[in-house]
Amino acid sequence: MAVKGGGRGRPATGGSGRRPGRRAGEPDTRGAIADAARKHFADKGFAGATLRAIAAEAGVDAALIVHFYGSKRELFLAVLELPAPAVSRVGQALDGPLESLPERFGAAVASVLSDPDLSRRMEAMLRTAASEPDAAATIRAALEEAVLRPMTARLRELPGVDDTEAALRATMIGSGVAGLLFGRRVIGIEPLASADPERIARLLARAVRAYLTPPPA
Amino acid sequence: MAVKGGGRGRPATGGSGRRPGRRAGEPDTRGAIADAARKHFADKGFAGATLRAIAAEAGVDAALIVHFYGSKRELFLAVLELPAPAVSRVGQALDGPLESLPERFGAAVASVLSDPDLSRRMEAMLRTAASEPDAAATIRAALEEAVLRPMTARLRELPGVDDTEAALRATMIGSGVAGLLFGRRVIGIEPLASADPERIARLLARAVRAYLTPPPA
DNA sequence: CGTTGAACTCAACATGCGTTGAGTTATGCC
DNA sequence: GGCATAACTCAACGCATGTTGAGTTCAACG
Repeated sequence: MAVKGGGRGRPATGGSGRRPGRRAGEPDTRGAIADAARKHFADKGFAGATLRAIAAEAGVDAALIVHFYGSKRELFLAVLELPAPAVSRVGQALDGPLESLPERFGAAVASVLSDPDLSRRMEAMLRTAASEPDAAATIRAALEEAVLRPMTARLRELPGVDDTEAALRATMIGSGVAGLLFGRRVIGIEPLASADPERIARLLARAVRAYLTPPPA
Repeated sequence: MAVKGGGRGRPATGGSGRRPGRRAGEPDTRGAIADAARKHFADKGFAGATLRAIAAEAGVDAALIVHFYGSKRELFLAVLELPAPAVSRVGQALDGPLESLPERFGAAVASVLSDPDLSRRMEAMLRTAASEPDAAATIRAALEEAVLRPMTARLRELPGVDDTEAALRATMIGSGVAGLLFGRRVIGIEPLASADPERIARLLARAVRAYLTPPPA
């Protein structure tokens, strides 16, 4: 029989820990908590997710999460971020000759869609943003800095396109990508949901090209 | 002092009721509950909304909601629907000559964006869909029937565009509109959030036109 | 006027929540 | 070995939630 009171049931696996109290050999607990938290917040929203469920999935007690993060809200904020690789990949596609920008942009988006982890986390942010203004603000800031601002700059190169027109076009393109993710992963609309990313990329490039044309006189 | 027990504090305003127990003159209570419910579910998700808060906003007791709808979940399902005028307006824009379809489509979307009530309810559905699969399914079904199917049919008229290509393009356009709403109302990204709907319509028409071109050989 | 039935409120319930505080186990350092 | 420290669990708290049942008011109908 287990004695009354604390401790963990699992025997320590030995090996060399790095900090006092830190168990060794096991995948790090904080990371497991963060992963579980992202998943639950995305699936059910901030209010719908429970510390107990997150803790269970991470294989710990709910009190440990509070011990680490302070509160449910602080856990939420700590876990809240757009996956940097996705954002930078798309942002970098803006560099290079303007005439092939649509294809590079489409390819970058396709590469995110093809990456299960990246697209899962982008989906999580979209879902979370829908019910949590903090998440919406995070997306807004990251997108503005890494994608929309440079894209606006590139669109300014077009004749007859002023600042506001360029910025509006950039947000149209950006929201189109958001809609793509939303339709594919949240609504799950066919054939978009199971279409080959390369094929989506080709179509997306067409739409982007439409925004690269100077306005009619 | 109020006597112990039920009844309503507000004196009946007279007038002619239609059913027993039905108060007269006042805006109908069920509608007020439904409105409040839609708002709260959209703002905070299913789990985040509370019957008490909805009831307070509708000016009734939480128990009355259960009396009317049976349970929180049934209230949610009862209140869940895409605003028909928005969907049909966009769907009808598909009729007419193919060459001016992009402009009609853009104008229809703009008219929804310009209508505060319609766009508020579309936004509510998007937000709700993000955390509730039932809402996502509702959107999917309504969109498929009223917009995507007819749009696929129109795209089939293009030379070299088969069924699957037409359906994929249709969902790309549809998800673009969803992204537009999401970016404008949920993320609140500027200048998209405060741009003139007419101007958005003109840009959207360009993108739609890009999907009306036959694929390159 | 008396009965009926629906609209509606109130108080209470059980449940599950986030959070707390005390206690246990393991590690690194002296 | 002993001390400090961090990871971690357990039991319990107060609180808000969805739901229930009993009770009240009021319009309509005979």
